[in-house]
Amino acid sequence: MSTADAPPASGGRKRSDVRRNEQKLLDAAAAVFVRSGIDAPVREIAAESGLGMGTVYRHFPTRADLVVAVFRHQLAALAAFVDDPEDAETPYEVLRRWVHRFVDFLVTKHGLAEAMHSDQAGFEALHNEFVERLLPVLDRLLRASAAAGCTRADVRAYDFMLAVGNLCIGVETFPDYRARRMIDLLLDGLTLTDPEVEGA
Amino acid sequence: MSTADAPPASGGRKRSDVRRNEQKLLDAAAAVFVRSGIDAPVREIAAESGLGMGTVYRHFPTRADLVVAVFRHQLAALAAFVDDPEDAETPYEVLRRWVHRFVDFLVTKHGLAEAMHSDQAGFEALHNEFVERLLPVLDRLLRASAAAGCTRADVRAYDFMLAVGNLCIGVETFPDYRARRMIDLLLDGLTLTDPEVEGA
Amino acid sequence: MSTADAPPASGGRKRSDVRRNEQKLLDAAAAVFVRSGIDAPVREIAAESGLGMGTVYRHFPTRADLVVAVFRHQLAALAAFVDDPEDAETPYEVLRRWVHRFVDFLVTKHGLAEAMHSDQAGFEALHNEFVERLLPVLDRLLRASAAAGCTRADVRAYDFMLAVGNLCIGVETFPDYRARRMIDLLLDGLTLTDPEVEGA
Amino acid sequence: MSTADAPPASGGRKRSDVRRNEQKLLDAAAAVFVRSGIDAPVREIAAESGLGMGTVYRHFPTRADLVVAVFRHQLAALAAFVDDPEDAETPYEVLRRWVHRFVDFLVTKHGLAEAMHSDQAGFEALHNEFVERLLPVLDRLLRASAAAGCTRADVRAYDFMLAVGNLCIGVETFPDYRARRMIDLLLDGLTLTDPEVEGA
DNA sequence: AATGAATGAGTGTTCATTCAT
DNA sequence: CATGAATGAACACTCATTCAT
Repeated sequence: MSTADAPPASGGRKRSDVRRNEQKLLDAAAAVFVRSGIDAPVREIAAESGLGMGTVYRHFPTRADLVVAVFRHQLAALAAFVDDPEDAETPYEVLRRWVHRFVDFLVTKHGLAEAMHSDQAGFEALHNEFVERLLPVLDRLLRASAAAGCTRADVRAYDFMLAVGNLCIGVETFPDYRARRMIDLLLDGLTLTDPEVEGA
Repeated sequence: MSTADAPPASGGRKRSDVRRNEQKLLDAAAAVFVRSGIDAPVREIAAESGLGMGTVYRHFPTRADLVVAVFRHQLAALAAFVDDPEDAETPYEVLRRWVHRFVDFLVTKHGLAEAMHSDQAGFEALHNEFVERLLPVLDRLLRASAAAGCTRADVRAYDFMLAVGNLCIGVETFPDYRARRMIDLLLDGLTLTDPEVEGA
Repeated sequence: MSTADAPPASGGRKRSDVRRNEQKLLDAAAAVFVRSGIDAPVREIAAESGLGMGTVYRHFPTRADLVVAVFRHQLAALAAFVDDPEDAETPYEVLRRWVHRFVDFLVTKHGLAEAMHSDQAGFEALHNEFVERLLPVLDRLLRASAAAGCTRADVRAYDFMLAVGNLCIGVETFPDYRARRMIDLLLDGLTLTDPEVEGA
Repeated sequence: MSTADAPPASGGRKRSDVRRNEQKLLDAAAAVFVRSGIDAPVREIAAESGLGMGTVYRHFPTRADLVVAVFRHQLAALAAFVDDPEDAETPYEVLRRWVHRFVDFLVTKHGLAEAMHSDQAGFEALHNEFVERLLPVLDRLLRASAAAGCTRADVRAYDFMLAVGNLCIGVETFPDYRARRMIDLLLDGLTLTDPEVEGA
């Protein structure tokens, strides 16, 4: 058809434009999320991106879609991090390092931890993203540590992931709250290999 | 008439109505907070209470005032609970029991934990209420346990309180999340008397 | 308070109490009108008076009633002022003095001039009060001045009264506006005995 | 600006709609201001215009913005009017004509005079508009008349402008009030070249 | 495909007025 | 009579979402 002779193919061209716009939106959203939180008005994101509001909706029909997209590659990086473990560490130490890395991530992204636990309808997507990306990694780390006898085996990665995320909530709101210490406490609790604590 | 010397006169009667209404509001707010969260429209609370909106504002000019009031009793009860300790327990067990009681409280009141960590301006009041009421108790429990050699002494009650609160977030949103287990993990971490953790 | 020391006759007693309350309300309203303007919330007046809102409504069902009452005696004083004219003045000078006295009154009472011209429904009462009290006096002064050949005779007291009132509007709002000068201009215009100006 | 070089694009068409809507809003606001005064609910203006409330806010974030916009054209016309003086008139006659034109304007626009003197916060804008647009013209006219010996020179245009505006207040509210006569009186006062009035 | 103007439901807040005590 | 708590209409303002251009 006539679409064939158009030299640089409007299709290819457009696709690249579309991608560029998507990237603009992601960058803008990331900036706005940091500045105004995860609930910032759509308008603000559109303005930051230099694009129209309609474009935002075209690319990310739901706010959660945008949030997920914004953090997808950072989550991927986090998931990949462990793939490059350091020299001689116990599996527990690897786990600790990874968890603190996770905390770094959450604490840096203003409001992400809150968002991850938001009960706002439509944020399952974000939650799922965390589960899909991070859970396998954390599960592997926990199993390895348990297999090495460093930690107990009766802690589910899912609980642990949410717990770590939870403990990061309020870091900015309450400057006196030392989340990192509580994370360590949780990690310490993991090392009690004899869970007689559960009582019943 | 008797209005001069007899206080329980018409003034007193009116006061009782006012109190009843205040209670209605507290009950309604509690219900609405559970149903729609801490940020529920004032209108909804008024409707639930069967009273007018103006009445809500008269009694609780600020939303935070209402939130604080809603939970004040329960916080007081929680603070008092330890005053009636059981027979022969280690201080650590007393601590554990109290913490789980705290968790009971938070988990029951849908969204309270979230509210406690809200960064919404004006919710310092709620946070302060927790700090004022609960912190002294928790601090005492922690010290007693540490003094008895059951637990480490380098954990601040403030951090611990917020941590426990945080760990309760999402219990309803994510049914698979077992907050109680994570609380236990945190409590376990407390028993590691030799903190090989990094100092800072 | 007063219920304790005055035993006799509930009838006489009550009337005096009622009057005292009315006076309290008038004083309070006067203070509040100065502080917050003629449109101040009824509540504020009740609070200032130390009485209940219902009492305000009982005594002055309409806000205008209250406004009128507040200024009634001042209006009376203003009307009476000319009754005590000074020594040897031309009728025009008497008129001038009285007008400036009127201006003093209006300027002092924050917002009174505005209220006098308010198109708010229910403020005819205030307007009427001005008309009833002041118009006869001003009319007499104008006629005397005209009769003495000082000023023209074709100016109606009603127009003149409203004009003077109007010219006082904005004195506080716009500090640069020198109402007094404009009043003088108006008075000067009065002295042009040959009204060829009207043209047609 | 940019409309000059690339007007016919898609943006141009939209812009025309936007302009039409803005005009609708201006017309509606003008009508509503007449009907319900300058403080009419935004909703009423929106309804009158047939547009949504959001649109009102988009175009005129502040009520004062709207008020100013509503009268900007007419103020401009009024300012320009004198630029086309008639044949052989004394400067004083020119001044008179202009002032009556001003009065025409104020009297026609129900409530404008009131608005001009509103002490409502945020209405400096309207006042400023009057000052910026009209004051230079009136000042010129006054100076010319004074220079020609027709009128005194010690009257500030600012005072005079506010005075004229003030005198127009209440024209509709009090049908018996003949503002025009008082304006003439003021203008007459201007011709008294020997101000025996007290200096201050 | 992109734009951003338009929409209007939703929410907070105030205050005149009523009425049970 | 006095009280002041209760009421709810009224209004300002925001922002998610749609859709004509």
